Amino acid sequence: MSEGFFERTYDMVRQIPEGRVASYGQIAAMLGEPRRARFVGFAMHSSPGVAGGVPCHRVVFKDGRLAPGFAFGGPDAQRTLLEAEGVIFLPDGRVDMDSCSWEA
DNA sequence: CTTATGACTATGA
DNA sequence: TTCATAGCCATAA
Repeated sequence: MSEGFFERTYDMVRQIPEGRVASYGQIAAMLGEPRRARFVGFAMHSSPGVAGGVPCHRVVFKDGRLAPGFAFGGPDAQRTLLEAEGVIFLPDGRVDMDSCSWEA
């Protein structure tokens, strides 16, 4: 399995339950390397997508913001998907990390 | 081998 | 408050 940091990242993102979101740094920290937050995002870019079992739409910024212009179908689609899973959005357009932050 | 890049985060102005 | 810059290190060329 561990063919690289990407595979480990995919496996971690796959463990994010519905109605829950995690920040890049959060996932990287669970992998034991909080400095690789950038690669988590980079791995998502190379990820097989939701169809591949990697719900990259559940991965957001630490502030709860979505990836600007890099989502699979646009940040609006990502928000719609998250809302459909039960994720709460703030009036600012950010995810409610207060209640939807993923806890291992 | 080296250089460039990046879905991040923290810090400073 | 927002905007800009630095540091992080694996992957690609």
